[in-house]
Order: sequence, then C-alpha cells, then structure tokens
Amino acid sequence: MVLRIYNTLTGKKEEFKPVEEGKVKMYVCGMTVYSDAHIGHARTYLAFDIVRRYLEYKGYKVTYVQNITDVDDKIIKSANERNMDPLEYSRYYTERCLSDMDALGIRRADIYPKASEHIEDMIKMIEKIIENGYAYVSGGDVYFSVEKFKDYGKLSKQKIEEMKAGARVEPGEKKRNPLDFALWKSAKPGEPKWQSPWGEGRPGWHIECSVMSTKYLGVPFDIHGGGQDLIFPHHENEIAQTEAAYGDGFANYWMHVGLLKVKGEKMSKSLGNIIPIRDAIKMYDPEIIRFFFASMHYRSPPNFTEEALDNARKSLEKIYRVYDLLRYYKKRNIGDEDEEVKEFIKDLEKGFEEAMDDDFNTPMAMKVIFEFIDKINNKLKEKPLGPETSRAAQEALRKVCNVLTLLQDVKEPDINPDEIKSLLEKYGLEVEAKSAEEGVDILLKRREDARKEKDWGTADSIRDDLKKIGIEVEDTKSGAVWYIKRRF
RNA sequence: GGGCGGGUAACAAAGGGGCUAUGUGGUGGACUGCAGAUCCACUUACGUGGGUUCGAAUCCCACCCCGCCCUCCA
Repeated sequence: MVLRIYNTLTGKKEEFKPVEEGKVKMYVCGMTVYSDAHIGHARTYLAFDIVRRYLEYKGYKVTYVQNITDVDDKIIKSANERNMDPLEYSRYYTERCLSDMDALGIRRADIYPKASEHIEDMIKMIEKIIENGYAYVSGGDVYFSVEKFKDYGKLSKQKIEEMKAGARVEPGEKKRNPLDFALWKSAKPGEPKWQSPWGEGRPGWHIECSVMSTKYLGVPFDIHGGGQDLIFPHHENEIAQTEAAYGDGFANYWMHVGLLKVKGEKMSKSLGNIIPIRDAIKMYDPEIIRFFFASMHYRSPPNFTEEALDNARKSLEKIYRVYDLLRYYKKRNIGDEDEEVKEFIKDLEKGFEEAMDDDFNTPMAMKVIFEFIDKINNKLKEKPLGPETSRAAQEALRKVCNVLTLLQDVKEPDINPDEIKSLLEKYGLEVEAKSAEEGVDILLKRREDARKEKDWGTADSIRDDLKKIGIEVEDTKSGAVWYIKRRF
C-alpha cells in the first residue's frame, strides 16, 4: 500500500517516494531552549513521533534529526537577566526539555544538533549564498535579499508585493528591503559571538536549520516538519536560503502540525495559559496525554481541556481492559482457539494501514482499533479464547497501538503478594499460593463456591476486597475472570 | 487588508456525490443473585442561501461566523 502525505508546499496529498529506497530522512524544527518545554511542543513532537513510528512500521529505516536552538535573542535575554552565561543557560534547558519529552513517553530523535556547534558550517553556507548573489553584507550584518529569490513565498502561498505592505524595518537594521532577513548579525555587547569574515557576530535564526538539516540528511531529504506557526517566515526563509545555496530541491515533503489550544484559546505568554509538560503530567498520566493527541489528526488544532483529557482516559481504559483480559486468557488455557479472530486481526491490520497511509489519519486508526475491541468483546461474551488466539490478538493490538505511542513498554501489572496473602488468610484459605496470581485464582474459586451456596455476602466481600487492591473481577458465562486495572 | 484552514449530532472528532465513522455522555434493553464491565438499540449530524446532479454533508457560487499566519513562537 502507498503512503500519501499532505505536502504544505503543494497543498495536496502526495504519494510518498523517499529519496533513497527503504530510507526516510526527516528533520523537525526543535525547541529554542530558554524555558521549560510545554504541551504545545509535546503536541508537535508526539505527532512526528507517530510519523516516525509508522514509517518504521512500514519497514523504512528512518533518520530523524531535530535541532536545538541554543543561540537566540530570548536565550540571551533570559540568561543575562539571571547573570548566567547564555550557552550554559541553554545547556541547562536543553537537558530539562529533553527529559520532559522523555517523561511524556516521546521517543528521542536520532540526532540533536545544536546551533552553537555549527557556526563554522553556517558561515560557509552564508558565504556560498553571498557568492551566488542572494545576500549582501551591510555594516557587519549579512542579509538575504528576498527580491533576488523568485520563488519566495511558495510555501506560505504569499506574494512578495503583498507582503511588503505589512513589513517594517526596525530601527538600527541595515536592510535594503524590509522583507530581507538576517543571515548574520554583528555582535552587540554582552552577547555570545563568533569570528566571521564579516567581523564578530552570531548567526540569524533561520540559517541553522538550513545548515544542520542538509549536513545530516543531505540535499534533498524527505520530510521537513514543524508547527504550523513555522510556515512563515521560518520555513519560507529556510527554503530561500537553502535553494540559494544549493539550487532547487531542499525537502520533498513539508508537514505542519496544527497548533494546540488551551480551553479554546491560543496558548501564549500574553494569555498566561502556557502549560509546561512538567505540570501537565502531574495532572494527567503521560499515556492519557498521548492518547489525546493521537486521537486527533495531526493537522487539526487540538483543544486541551479537562473534559477532553477525561474522555481520553476512559477510552484508554477500554483498550487496556481488553488487552489485560487477553493476557488473562493467554496464560490460562481455558478456551478454544478461534479462526474468526484471525480474520479480526487481519481486518485490524488492514484498516490500520489504510488509515495511516492516508496522511497519518490517526482518528481513523483509532476507529479501527475500537472496532477490533468490539469484536473481541463480542467473542469474549460468548466464550473464553485459547492461549494462542489470545496471544495473537493481544500482540496485534499492541503492535498497532505502539505506532500511536500507546501500550508502549506495557509491564505486566504487579500485585502485592502480601495483600493477597492476607486476603487468603481472611477467607480461611490455608493453601500456599505459589504466586500472587495463583492466590487470586484461589480466592476466586472460593468466591465461586460461595456463589453456588448463594452466600452473596462472602462472594461480594471477596470481590470488593480484590477491587480495593486494584483487581477487577468480571463474571462471564464460563466463570469469573480478572485483571489488574491500570491506574491513570 | 493579504494568505491558509475550518464550521459535522449533547460533547469531542474522522469522512467527503448514493454505503453504521468512532470515542465519551444520555435513554432504553440484554446479561448478572447484585454491582461494575460488556453487548444491542436509540440519542432531530453535517453554518446559511442558491446552483450542478437521478441523488449533495460531500462538487460549484455567494454570504455569515471561527481559528491561525502576515512580529518571536512547536
């Protein structure tokens, strides 16, 4: 099956053809590290984590590069306010931001190049752009001459003439044209600076991505992504610079993620509604947050609300229940193998791939997953499933959920053996249980006996006691089954 | 003002000329000793007005709203 990706450059879904067969090279604009990572960052990087996982699912060898902007006005300002060295300051936040992403369960990119470590490469590229006639030196600064680049505006679908109206020249800038942007800025006191052919200074923002993407991925590479807010001017400028240096063809597919809203509003400093990842994961389990993002199409702007996250939790519990019940049947050999479930699994995989092949349609993929769960539940309503069938169904469910960053590293949930032991004692069961699991089975057997004798008091008490320690008991046609309820 | 993307049931959210989206909630039913869970059914879907068509939520035109970008942003 063919993967189709919506390309911002053409405004269409296009068949994906990698530059190099079997390999995908992707670059996503990373964070400016001057404060903690927030859930807006999480939304974007989770979306690309899913993109990367699905490409791997399809068998591609993916190289994923995400830059770290550690030379920047905001960093310098924040660092100076705290009397810190800007580079030291950004190193601190780099670590913090990356570990926040780890905590959220977003996989790390393969390479995290830092702007500060690629100044030489940037100088070389700027020289090349000047050589090719697209940039000029002006009093220690270097500017890109937008008018020289005829394709300027092709990504954001804007015309140069119309952009001019709104553009302004800041006082102190030495631009020839208001739309021109800085490739190199001369040093001001108190700023980090590097030696260049144009004097001491530091690079402009856009040049780092042109340099680091092409350095690690070559020209052209496959996917270039970021938040929708980066389309203009950042990505537009990247295209201008890179094509000015290397000619046509930079990145083949441009993907942009819809920006997160909080309670219906744009998340911004001025509104004071920025939610750092650190705070978010105190309120919600990381997997709930991941489910929330995965259940939305990547190009849509999700609305982060309590209700939406609550909803995500309930839906996720539904998935886990089936997953854990299948685990129960897998280990017990009390049911029959079932041919029809094999069909369900095929439908799941087929439906999932069709959904994801259509521009990573994760909500559609969710639908397919819930249909599978429905079918399994219907099956389980009729009869227990055999170990092999259960294993296959569980594995299939895990595999597709993994692509959506769900059910990753699912640990077999633990039960406290001491708690089980004291329950066994409570109900006068002298048997030595080999394991906590066996202990629960013995307790349920005791409950079955009580039910046969219509001793509802004991039966319900056992069920309640088990629930207190997180074990859900479900009565089915063929007896009681149990699973450990995941806590989110 | 220019550009881009939207308006889908109680809420969230896909789809996109004829075919149940799905999830959550609500109502009713099934199952159960009971509860939960689960299953089934229902819960006045497609912003407004025109047009094209045998047929429009889907295509076209106009209009009304909403969001984002045009300054730093993931």
